[in-house]
Amino acid sequence: MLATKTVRTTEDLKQVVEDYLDFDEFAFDVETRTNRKVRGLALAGEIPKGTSRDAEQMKICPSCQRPFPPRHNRKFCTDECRDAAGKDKPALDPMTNVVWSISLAGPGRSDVIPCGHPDPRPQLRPEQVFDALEPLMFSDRRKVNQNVGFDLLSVSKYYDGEIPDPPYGDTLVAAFLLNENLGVYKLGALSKLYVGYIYAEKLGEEAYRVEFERAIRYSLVDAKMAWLLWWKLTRKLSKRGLAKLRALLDLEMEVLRVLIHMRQYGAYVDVEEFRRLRPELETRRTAAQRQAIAIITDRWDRPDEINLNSTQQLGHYFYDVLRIKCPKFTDKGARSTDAQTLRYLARRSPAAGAVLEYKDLQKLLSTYVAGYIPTIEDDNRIRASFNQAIARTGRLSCSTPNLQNIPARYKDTFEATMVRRLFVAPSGRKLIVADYSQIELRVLAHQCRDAKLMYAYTHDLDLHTQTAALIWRIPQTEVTPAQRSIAKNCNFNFAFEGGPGRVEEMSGISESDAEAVYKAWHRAYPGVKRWAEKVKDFCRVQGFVETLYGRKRRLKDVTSDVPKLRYYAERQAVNHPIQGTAADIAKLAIVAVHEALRGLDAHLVLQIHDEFIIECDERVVPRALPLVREAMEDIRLGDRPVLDVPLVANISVGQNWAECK
DNA sequence: ATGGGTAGCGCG
DNA sequence: AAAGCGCGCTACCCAT
Repeated sequence: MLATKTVRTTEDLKQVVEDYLDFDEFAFDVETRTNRKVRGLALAGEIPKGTSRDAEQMKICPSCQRPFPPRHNRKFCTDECRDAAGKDKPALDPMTNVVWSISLAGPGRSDVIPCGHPDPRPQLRPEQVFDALEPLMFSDRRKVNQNVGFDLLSVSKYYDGEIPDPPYGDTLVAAFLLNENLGVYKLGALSKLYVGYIYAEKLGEEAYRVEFERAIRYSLVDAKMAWLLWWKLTRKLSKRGLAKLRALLDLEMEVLRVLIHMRQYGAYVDVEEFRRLRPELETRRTAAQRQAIAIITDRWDRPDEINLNSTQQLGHYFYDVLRIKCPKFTDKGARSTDAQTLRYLARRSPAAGAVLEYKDLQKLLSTYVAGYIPTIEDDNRIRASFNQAIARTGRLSCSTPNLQNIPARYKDTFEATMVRRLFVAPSGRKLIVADYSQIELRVLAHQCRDAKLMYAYTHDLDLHTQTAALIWRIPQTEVTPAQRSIAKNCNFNFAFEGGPGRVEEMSGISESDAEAVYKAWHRAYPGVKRWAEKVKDFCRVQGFVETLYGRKRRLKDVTSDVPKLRYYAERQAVNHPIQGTAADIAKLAIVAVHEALRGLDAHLVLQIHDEFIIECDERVVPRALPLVREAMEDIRLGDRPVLDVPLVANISVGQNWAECK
């Protein structure tokens, strides 16, 4: 049984700190309550005050402060405003929350320090507590918890923004490395699985509102569980044969440091421009909407006008009303109304083209412009959450908001990079954008050791041109841009178990041509298919595949009797060593870049898989550039470069994200 | 009202 | 036999 104690005096607290300094590692958990103000959503430069006699008939939208006619009993002027208001509910944000209890756990003991629970009995103040804990927090002892980044950021507010010193230990990340297929990685689930402890209750934020004894018991249990879990998980990872996974955990904990820094720093945006863009896009969206509805209404057979966001209603219109034969079905058997289908339908009905235009604008507006505005903090920065334990290949994921899927490509209907243009460097500063050149194909070349694939990279050739030359058996100098483009699609599809169908669709070539280039591609690079089959065989025997750094992916379905499941698992098996190794390299790189920039006014703000975005003082740029390149290109495994082909980084500098390319 | 499932689509 | 994989978000739709 662990000795537990409730700390109420500075003397006791001093003793606790002294005791825990004896440990190499300890768990700590904070309980917090929210303290975030609702962000202002008002549009820049617009005065909500009514100026005419109509004013009193107008309602003011509580979200954007624009006046609007009070029709349909609506509270907000637009759907975007309604959603923005919903999104703006204060949540548990580690940058602004308030700590009301902190608990510690180490070998054989655990302690809880209440410091702001609304109970009348005497408690220490948070400032006293964190003052006393400083030697412990800023020591070389490992700080452990489930999702420890949250606690580190919560605590940093009490140390002028300084994050407690590494090393860190995250039970979530450790559990994910050990088994990436659990699905649920909450502390309760992990405790049950690895410690055999079943939580009596899960309070979460509610803990603040329950009675004192119950609240601090809850606070204590979390730290205790995190400690026991960390002990159990690291013991498992210390077993023979798991040295690589253990090393990956160390890497992940280094990555965590960088992610916390990125979160704390935030990505700066031009908020004025965001606010200006929104009504502009709304106008264009509404115009496109009206145009599409005008066409459709002629023959529309339902009382309400069509909702263009409803796949069901669109399907009804094109396939029942217009009686067009449906060319494509969804996985669940519904008649498809996706962009590809609409492009086909556009040949038979002008409505389809109008719907396409509407959908483009609606997507841009709802997800990236109106969707982002309520996430912009008062200092014009967006602080997204980068997660280490989501993607089973080891990639980072990004949420609230997701900054890893911002439009980058030009489309026919409008200029798609407009959102990237809003990610700017403040005045006197620059953005450095550094991305790996074809990292996944380079990893593939290394892994499959196909002679011609490796040749292209070791001799610094243009791979797509070489591929075109090999497919059509012509000299590289005679390759046309059209051929190169098809070859490029081939490289990005066939390399990962893609079939001819995708290249047919992407390149707009005939089925027989696609079949021909498919065969020619695999004739040109025979090592790829050979390697893929080898990987599948390995997975069938071992039940898993792994990256060069040992990140495992268990795929039980490779031996399934259901063909659909089996083929899917096989493609995952082939994909994992490529995407996963690239992800491992990117994680080594993000740590290396962060280290290289230490001491400079240059800070990582975003990672988009193979791309790093750094905000820095413009005077620092010349010093930072070579450091970033060196950090990214010199990635090693043991005492050798990780790949037998070079890693190449493209680096550019600009005032906004879009202009860096 | 809230939650899960589905469709669709943005990125690397 | 059929053929990328990895994510997160918005919106709809139907259930409770």
